[in-house]
Amino acid sequence: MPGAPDGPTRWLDQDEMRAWLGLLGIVMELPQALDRQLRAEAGIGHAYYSILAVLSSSPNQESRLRDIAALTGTSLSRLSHAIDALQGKGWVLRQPSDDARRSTARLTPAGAAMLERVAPGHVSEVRRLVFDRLDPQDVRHLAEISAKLRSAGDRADGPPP
Amino acid sequence: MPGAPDGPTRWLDQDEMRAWLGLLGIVMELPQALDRQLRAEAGIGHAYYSILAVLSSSPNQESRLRDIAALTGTSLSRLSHAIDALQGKGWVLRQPSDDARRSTARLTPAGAAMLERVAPGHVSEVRRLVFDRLDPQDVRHLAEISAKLRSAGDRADGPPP
DNA sequence: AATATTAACTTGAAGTTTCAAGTTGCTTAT
DNA sequence: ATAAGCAACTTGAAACTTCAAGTTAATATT
Repeated sequence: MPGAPDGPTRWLDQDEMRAWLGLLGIVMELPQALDRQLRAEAGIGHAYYSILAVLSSSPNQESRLRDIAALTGTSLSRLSHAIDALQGKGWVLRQPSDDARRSTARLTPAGAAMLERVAPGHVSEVRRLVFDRLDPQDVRHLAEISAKLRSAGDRADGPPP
Repeated sequence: MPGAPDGPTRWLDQDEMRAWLGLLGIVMELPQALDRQLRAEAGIGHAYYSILAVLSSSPNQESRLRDIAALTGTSLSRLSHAIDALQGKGWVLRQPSDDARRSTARLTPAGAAMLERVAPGHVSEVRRLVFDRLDPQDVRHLAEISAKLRSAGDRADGPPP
């Protein structure tokens, strides 16, 4: 009995429904907006951009795939495909990992250069879409709420109990 | 000069960064969690589910594609492909629109039946992921914030200036 | 009354993500 | 020391989304 709640279904009340539709709106439209801007500037979407951003602030501009996956919230499979694509563009390189089994990804100079080029535009887009519309209180509330929702879904690849 | 901000880049401060990373986390993980549950119960993701949900609460269980697109926040192209798929599953039917050019989509009895079957599980998942973790104040804040962010990105298909 | 424009889609190809099924090289227990 | 088990990926196919380029029918222009 997978999805059946115990008692009779408790539907969303009016306040909850307003919040839910609002949240859904954000969750559908924000990524699209970010993707549009980045794709116009850099030719990649936000998911790929995040990968580069993570690498860029990693110790040696490099990191193990598992770690990137954890930080960006994607599955290893998705990451692996993404690294293929980014490598094709010359922005990332796979490296036969120093430590153990399998590889590490490293940001190339070209990748770092392109990040430097588009980061300012990206930040200003984030301001335009989000922070220009919120006052400091909203920002605090948003941080609190998102902390409470964190780890909402359990991993896509993660271990089954 | 597409993405270049006017002055020197104004990066995110610490509070903004916390809120931004939190928001990104939500925006990446919530859809995945919703998709997983719905795909297990119904064999479709949340985007497709929303289409059926919109139809189900429309006047004649039917609606013009443009209206569905507006309500679900997707492009017409995406919708058109989605309707193909949903029609293939027997949950939706295209109808040569009564009024003007092109079609309307209508929920089939099978579609309505499956919605009734999975809706309770879906709502309880939404509670588990979101509302069980928030108090009434958070819910109000969330509604306020999402209202402020609304219409953040301008349409994907929309008219260029 | 032609013609141009626009709105509402449809279509196909290319790119991205998911899912299931491999590999491969550490660990750990036997 | 050897076999099981596991962790960290890789791979390929199918599903989904985006993008650019059509259609087609209403509407507005001349």
